[in-house]
Amino acid sequence: MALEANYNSKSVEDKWYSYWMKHDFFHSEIDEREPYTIVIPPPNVTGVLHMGHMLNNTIQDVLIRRARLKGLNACWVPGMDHASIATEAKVVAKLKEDGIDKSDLTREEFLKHAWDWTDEYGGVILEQLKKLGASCDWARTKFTLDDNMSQQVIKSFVDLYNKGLIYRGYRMVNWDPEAKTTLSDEEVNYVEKQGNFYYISYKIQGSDETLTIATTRPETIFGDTAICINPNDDRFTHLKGKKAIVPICNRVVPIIEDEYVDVELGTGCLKVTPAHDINDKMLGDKHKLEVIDIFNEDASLNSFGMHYEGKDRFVARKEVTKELESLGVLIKTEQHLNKVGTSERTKAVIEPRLSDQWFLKMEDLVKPAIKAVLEEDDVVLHPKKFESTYRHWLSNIRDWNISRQLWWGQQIPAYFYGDGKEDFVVAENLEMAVSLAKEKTGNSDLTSAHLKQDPDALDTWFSSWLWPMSVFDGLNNPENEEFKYYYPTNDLVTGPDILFFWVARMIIAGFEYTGKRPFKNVYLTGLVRDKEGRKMSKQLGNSPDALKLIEEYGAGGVRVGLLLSSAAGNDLMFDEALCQQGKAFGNKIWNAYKLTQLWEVSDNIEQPASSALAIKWYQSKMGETLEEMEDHYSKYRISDALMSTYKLIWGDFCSSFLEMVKPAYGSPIDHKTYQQVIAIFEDNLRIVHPFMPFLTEELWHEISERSPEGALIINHWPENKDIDKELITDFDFAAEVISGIRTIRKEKNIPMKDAISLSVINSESVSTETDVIISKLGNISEINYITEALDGALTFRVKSNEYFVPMEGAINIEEEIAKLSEELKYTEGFLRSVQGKLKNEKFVSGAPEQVVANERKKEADAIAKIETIKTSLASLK
RNA sequence: GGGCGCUUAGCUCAGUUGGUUCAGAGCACUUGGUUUACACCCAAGGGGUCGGGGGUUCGAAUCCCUCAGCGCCCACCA
Repeated sequence: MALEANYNSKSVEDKWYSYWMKHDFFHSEIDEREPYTIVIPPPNVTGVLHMGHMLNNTIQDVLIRRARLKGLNACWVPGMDHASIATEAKVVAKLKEDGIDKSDLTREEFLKHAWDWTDEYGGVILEQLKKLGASCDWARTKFTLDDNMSQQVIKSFVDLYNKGLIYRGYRMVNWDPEAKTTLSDEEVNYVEKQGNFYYISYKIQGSDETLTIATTRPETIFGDTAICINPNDDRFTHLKGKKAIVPICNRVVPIIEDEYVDVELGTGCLKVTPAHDINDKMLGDKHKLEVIDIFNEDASLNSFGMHYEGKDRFVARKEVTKELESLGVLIKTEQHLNKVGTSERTKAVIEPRLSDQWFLKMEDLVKPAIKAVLEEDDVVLHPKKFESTYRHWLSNIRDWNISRQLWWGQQIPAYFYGDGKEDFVVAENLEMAVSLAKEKTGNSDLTSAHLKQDPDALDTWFSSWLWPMSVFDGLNNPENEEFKYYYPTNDLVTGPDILFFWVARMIIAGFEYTGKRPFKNVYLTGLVRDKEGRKMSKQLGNSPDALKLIEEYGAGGVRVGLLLSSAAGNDLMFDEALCQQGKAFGNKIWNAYKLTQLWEVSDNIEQPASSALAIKWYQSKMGETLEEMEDHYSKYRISDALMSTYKLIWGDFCSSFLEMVKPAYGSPIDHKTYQQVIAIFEDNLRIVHPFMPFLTEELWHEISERSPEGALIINHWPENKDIDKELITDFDFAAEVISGIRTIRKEKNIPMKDAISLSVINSESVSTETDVIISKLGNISEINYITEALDGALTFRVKSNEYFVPMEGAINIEEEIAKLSEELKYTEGFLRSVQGKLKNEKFVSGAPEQVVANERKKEADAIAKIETIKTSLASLK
């Protein structure tokens, strides 16, 4: 059947994806082969495919497909993350639309809604990944909130608690008043905001004196429990031991001294609000100050806010300012740029808040993770530069707040039997909790009815940090065969933005639970930006619709487009033109195949010498490229591996090789050459397959009818080739000669179809083997070897070889002389610089022999070339 | 404030230990092409004092110092 004029991705992609699925080619089972495992960075269940996912998953698919071709037992485990904050926020919003308030629901009711939402809207992203061609082992799909997965999370919590690593603490945490939950430090972004410095004067008790403090948050004066001055600050020495009166609420607070206060900043006088500022909390602890929390959960003021009770903090700020002004205690306001912590998810301004939370001690846990990456290269980050960031974070790590005031997630397995701080037990389930509680209290009458489970859920990352283990049930059952076979995994591909959230923590968990790394290599991709370098975001609307791109350019086009300029760790400036380039590449391959199918194949002709030689050359060339690719892949330079392939196929195969073996118009091709070309084409498909899986599978089956066992996806990587370096050098030389001929043809308007003759003074003693190629690609009727310059001919030089194209009459003597003079001048200049170097005693004695020998060769070449040019000039004149 | 990194052709980037193949690639650009696979094409070509300055060296894109610009991470000031 005749092939379509151009490659049409639409009619091909779905077909082959179903075919691969139908034959279970993505599925991996334990066998005698070496495993190659990747666990997907589980996208949020709320997620929709965006450019970052496409890049990330394309890279994973390239790695997994290549591993499959290399004969490894490739297993790519897909899944999703329950993303507690993001999902809960979505569900709350959805309920609100339906007129339901979360606070009116019980936990069970809410969770029912959340699961309904998940079933209905969640997981689209996995379907979208299929469009991209992702060859995940779908039978292994996991969700971090699956029973089995949750069980493992709970188990690890109990385990870490029993090891004394998890504790409960009353700490200052980052409070998101919108989501009404705690955030980890990593989930807080500091954003520059224009604010004010308010200068407020406080009366000194028992005197007419006042002192002025500067604050950015006047509404927090209700929580003031001290004024702090620097003991070394002479301006305030007289206030030592006195008390100040807080305006509006007229609270009398002590004036304390601490060197923490910066004399330069503000007025050198600080109001201390231990409940609402981390540093103030530190001062409060040190000086045993009272702690007054003035906010409700939603950051509106509580009763301590007096007549501002119930008002939002920002509203209160304005109104308090007004009142202070009317009281005459607001001295002035100044503009002040400061960085405000905001929630990564809800964008709400974070409120530092004291509360009971669960923490994981990190200090000892991180030790093996530091060693593995920084000392032993047991886990390798690509690119290496991220190791310093990694070191910095791990060596300054703080305890991890793992509790969240949410319902969507694993509920903390702590069961309270009383109101005391220590009146709880930690157990895997209620039943075990009861027996533990009985033991702890000595009260044998205690029943489950007396126990109340902590309402909070665990941080999402507290489940995903187990991911490489939990997907293989490694915590429930560490001795299971699959876990032993697939773990540790090989490569992890993810963005540097979650290096701490996730990557580092997986390494920590891996060592804690298995004593082994969770993966060998971490490939950190860059951010996908638009071509102006801006981050892609919904607000800017600069993020292209991933599925539309696939529709327009084909999955292969998009994959190639994304990979073309994405060095590991570097941001990628995405431009649709790259997809166009990717699509064009696919089309090029398609048409190359089409060409071979237009040939008439004959058994009755011998293989021409040119074809035999061309085949030998291309094999060498491919062998060279295979080595190059191997090197690139080993360094995770996927973009470079693709570029090597691209140049080999487009340049060497299409532009050179096919032209060399192409039969003359109207003539058939010999059977042997045809067979060899097809075999070579198959090798090409093998190396392109990881990048363009659909197109290559399509052509693979176009070449011949194949059984499912013969499908390309499970075929094999090309074998190593014998590389004839000399032949490659000879062809490079020949290419320059051909280029010279083409230039002359172009300059003199000699059509390609008119054969011309060529004479050469072979000073370089170049092999004549490639003459057949030169003749064919230059349409040369004959090549004559001569020793004397030819009169009345156009000339060009390659190294010190001189070539003549006889062209009586068509030669413009003046032009030729000018051209030659120019070349002479340049070569003489070049010779002077080389000789300058060689005359330098220090160079000759100091530089390595090889370098000096090379300069001498350059000198000799230049002298020879100057000779030939001079001879030519003389003959022209 | 602390740390890391970047600056090479119009754009996106390679350039491993200083010296053959070092000034490169892809794209874009210019010019010329309906040769019967592909105009999503072919051929030829132009283009950079390697951010500025200084230093080490026989020799520097590469090593050192300095200045300028940009990016990221961490901490954070009331």
